[in-house]
Amino acid sequence: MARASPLPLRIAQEIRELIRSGRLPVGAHLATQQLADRFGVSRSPVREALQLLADRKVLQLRANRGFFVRPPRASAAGHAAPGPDMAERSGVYRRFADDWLDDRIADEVTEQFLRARYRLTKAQLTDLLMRAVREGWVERKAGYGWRLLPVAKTPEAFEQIYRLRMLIEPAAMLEPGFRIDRAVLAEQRRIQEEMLACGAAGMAAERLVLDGSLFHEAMIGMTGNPFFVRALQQANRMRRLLEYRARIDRRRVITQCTEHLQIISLLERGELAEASQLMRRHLGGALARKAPRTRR
Amino acid sequence: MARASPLPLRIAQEIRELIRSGRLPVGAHLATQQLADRFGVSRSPVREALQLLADRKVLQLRANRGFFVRPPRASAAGHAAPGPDMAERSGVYRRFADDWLDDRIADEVTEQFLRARYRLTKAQLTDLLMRAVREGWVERKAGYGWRLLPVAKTPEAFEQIYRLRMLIEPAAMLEPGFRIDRAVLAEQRRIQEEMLACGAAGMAAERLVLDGSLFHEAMIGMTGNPFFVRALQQANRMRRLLEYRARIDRRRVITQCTEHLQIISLLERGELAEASQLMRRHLGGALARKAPRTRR
DNA sequence: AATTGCATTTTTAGATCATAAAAGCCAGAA
DNA sequence: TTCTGGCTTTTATGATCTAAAAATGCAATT
Repeated sequence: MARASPLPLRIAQEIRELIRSGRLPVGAHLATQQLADRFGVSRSPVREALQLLADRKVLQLRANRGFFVRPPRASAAGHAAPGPDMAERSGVYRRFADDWLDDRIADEVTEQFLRARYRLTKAQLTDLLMRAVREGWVERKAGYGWRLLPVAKTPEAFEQIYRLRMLIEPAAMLEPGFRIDRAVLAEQRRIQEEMLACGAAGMAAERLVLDGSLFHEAMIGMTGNPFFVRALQQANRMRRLLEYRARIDRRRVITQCTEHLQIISLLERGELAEASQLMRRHLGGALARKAPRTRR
Repeated sequence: MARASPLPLRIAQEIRELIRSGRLPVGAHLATQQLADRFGVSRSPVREALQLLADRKVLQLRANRGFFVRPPRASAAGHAAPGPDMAERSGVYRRFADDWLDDRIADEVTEQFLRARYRLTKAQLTDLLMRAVREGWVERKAGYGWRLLPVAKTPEAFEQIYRLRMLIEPAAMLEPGFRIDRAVLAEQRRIQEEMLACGAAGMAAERLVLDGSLFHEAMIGMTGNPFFVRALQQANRMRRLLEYRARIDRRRVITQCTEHLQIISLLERGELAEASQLMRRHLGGALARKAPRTRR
């Protein structure tokens, strides 16, 4: 298999996910332009991604007609492509954040230091810093160098994030602009039920945490107030960095999914006040279980 | 006067502000290392800044003894250095944001386009994009190019920001971690009184809006919860972009300062619940006056 | 009429080198 | 001792070129 560039690889991974989740059934025709629009890119990288999947026998290529979904092979599971979780796990960003949280790097660093440590080109470094700046734990110094902020290094960080969430999330549901979106609710129900069905067993820890975040962001998204959403996303991204490092309590995941489903049900019935209350209790419960075992 | 690099210029500006506000009295000795520490840079740019101010006769240079604050000259006011407000006003970032808010640029742009339009080098462009990404209205596309998000382009943006503020700010004062910091209160009182004293007349609109933002951020800062602060800062930065474009109602500023001072008084007396309520009313009042004249 | 498959154009990444700027060091003055 | 003032080292920027990757246009195919 030829060394592929990152964008086609990412797209290939996403297409696989679409197939796995059944949103692209066996035999479906994958139109290049359609997929390109969906991912917000041009046809070139999509074509490469499709070619890649054809090489791996996930798709079938018919000359002049395009690519079609093949029936899944048992062996395909064994292939175990890196996947997005894996990518995130081993990514430079994760290592950088971990190094900082574990005090392996100083609180002021030069670009050269980072480039050398993580073997990065200038553009890659810019990407890394841009992301960390967006997430709020890195800022540029006045002269040379970057400052790493200790926001998430304190033992209280977890609690502080939850206090913000407990304020915003229940309130969001009571905002006048809150509009129930049944499509979103159905999608989230599907995800939560799937997670519950496999008992959180076969799933990567990253996936569990991420899906949880996405559930909450989807709920807040229905306020139609992008500033609420941003505030939450920001806190959540930071929380994920912390959460990945903690051991996931898989029994807790069951409770969590159940509560998520209850919230969905309440919203579907339009009982906003009840949903808001349950959301507050849900977050309070999570906080109570996590606060005791403070990390670091 | 020699063409100076930006960092020394910025530092010179800040030192001027320190002198103007009386925090550096006439005759004071400016130790390079001390100032360097204060601004988080090395002595090199500080030295240049001091040299610059000595050239402009703001400071006196005594050989081998360093720089000293001179008595202010009436003529100095006429000099009218650009100042930070002016810098912000005419800055590329402002132009970029304005162009986007006024629909002068498309919602997807390439780096080349931006470099050509604003005459930027690669590093300057990176800075510009980094800032806009941090503020939350620009994001990278999957392939080439950047996407500009319409968060602040809708007529509701103002109201949405205020709804978030009305949720967070009063709640922050009731958080268990909220600790009154008398030094901060005194500083804010000084600023607000100064603003009130000159009747908001001689001050740049930018300054008025910025000081208002800083007051609110200082209040929230006392929660000790950096995630509250970040959520607010983010919303405020976006708000400033919108606010600068609107005509400032200078009578409104008087009311605002008065209310700010009342909040400070309540906090100084430890009446948190009252302060929190007043804060909510204060924000509600501001929203009520602004919402009617929706822009765009 | 839509879509593929390929060719062409545009855009960005990476590498290198010269230069500017900031950081850091140290002797000597106060 | 502390601090300045000059000096050296380190770090980042800007310009340029080449290669890689993505976007786009178009004839051929279904």
